[in-house]
Amino acid sequence: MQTSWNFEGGTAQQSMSTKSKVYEEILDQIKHFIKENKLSPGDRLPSERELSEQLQAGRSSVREALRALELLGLIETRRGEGTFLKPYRTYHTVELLSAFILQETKTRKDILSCKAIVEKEAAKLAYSKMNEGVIEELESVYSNNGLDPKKRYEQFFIIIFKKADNYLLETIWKLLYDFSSTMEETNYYNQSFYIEILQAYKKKQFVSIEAQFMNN
Amino acid sequence: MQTSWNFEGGTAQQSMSTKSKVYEEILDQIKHFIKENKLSPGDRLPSERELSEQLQAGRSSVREALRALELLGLIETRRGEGTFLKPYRTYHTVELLSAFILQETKTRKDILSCKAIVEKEAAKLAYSKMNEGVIEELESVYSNNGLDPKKRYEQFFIIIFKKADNYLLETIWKLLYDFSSTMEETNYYNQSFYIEILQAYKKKQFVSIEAQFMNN
DNA sequence: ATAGTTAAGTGGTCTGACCAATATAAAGTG
DNA sequence: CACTTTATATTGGTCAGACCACTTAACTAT
Repeated sequence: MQTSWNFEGGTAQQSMSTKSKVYEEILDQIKHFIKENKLSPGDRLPSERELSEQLQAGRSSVREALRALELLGLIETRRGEGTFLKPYRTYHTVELLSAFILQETKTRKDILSCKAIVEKEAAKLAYSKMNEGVIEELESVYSNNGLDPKKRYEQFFIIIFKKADNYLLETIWKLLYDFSSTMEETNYYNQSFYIEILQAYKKKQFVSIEAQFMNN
Repeated sequence: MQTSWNFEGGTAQQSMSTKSKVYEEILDQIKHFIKENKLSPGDRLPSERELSEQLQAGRSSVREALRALELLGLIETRRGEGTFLKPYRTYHTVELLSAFILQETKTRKDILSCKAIVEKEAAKLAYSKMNEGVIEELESVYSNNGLDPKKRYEQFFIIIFKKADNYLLETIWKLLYDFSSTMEETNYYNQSFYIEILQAYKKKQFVSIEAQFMNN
């Protein structure tokens, strides 16, 4: 077991910094600690009690700081085991914030419009990386009559987003998709849409992709 | 003083929900409370002690939930006064995140690419609603040499997003903009970009808008 | 009426306690 | 010896109570 954690001296109570709250100060210290000890995802942090002792702060304050890190998706706490660094997931925050944004944006129009935009651009991003294999994949989804319209739509775009190779864009789409699913009277693309998109990919007609998406 | 807060009955301790931690449950309850009582920015929430009593949870657990809300920029706590709802702002979170996230080129690419997409589509959405007054507004921003590149860029697009009339898209943009601001070596559009966009608006050349945005 | 004082309320923090889940070491078992 | 079982220590999760610092409002003295 590791015993000496090599914290930079000084209490968290109140240093000269501008931080008015202890937990904010602790946040910095923990950040510094991670850097100093070169911790990587999966590594364990000192226990709450140890942190509170090393930083000369109450355990509750340490917990508030950890809670913040957890909310940001930077650490993971497992009862009985400890606190661990999580692999960087930049978009966890985006997800969180988006959840709030979407909750307040009741405008159905906005959501559908955004979703169409994202899908269109993904289709365009995927264009340059399109190859025979992927086109066949898309075609098999399209011609699979066992799928209901929603499933077909979903699987079709999942393939496209994978090729588009922009994880953030994909995350945004998923959020919009999930939210739009909860709305009544959701319309999916019709047959001709898929045909035209596939045509554009096959015959390498970049410009015609744009036309397939309705704006607003 | 308000005495009855009208919480949905039940302890926060553990409901049937999947939430394993009390503070997560409290988070939901508080959100529900805000909605139920129609609180708007500036309004005060019940005190920590009152919340802890009403929700039958420890004050520390309530605090962990409040800390989460604070981190998301949804509330503001003022010692001696109370806890207040804040108008939605992303900056706080972004600041915190940027302190932790090591700039990953892959991530940066995604963000910049998404931002360009959103800006482009906003410019296109704004197209149909463009008129003399707005164009003049844009032109005055462009020709204002007192502005540094960043401010010019920001103000230019704020006008465009206003005209684009999609609040969700605008919010996403602000988020991406904040993120990108924390990254070093941020590039802004150059002179010719603004000129071309203005030209497209003035001469009603819709198609040429697209060309002004780089699709890396 | 005004200024100064006091009391109550609120967030911020610490401490100590207990619970629940896990990991580790010790003892038992084949 | 290897394997299971049992006890113990460690860790996160939660609660309760106690201060402190700060703000506000009511009260008092001038």
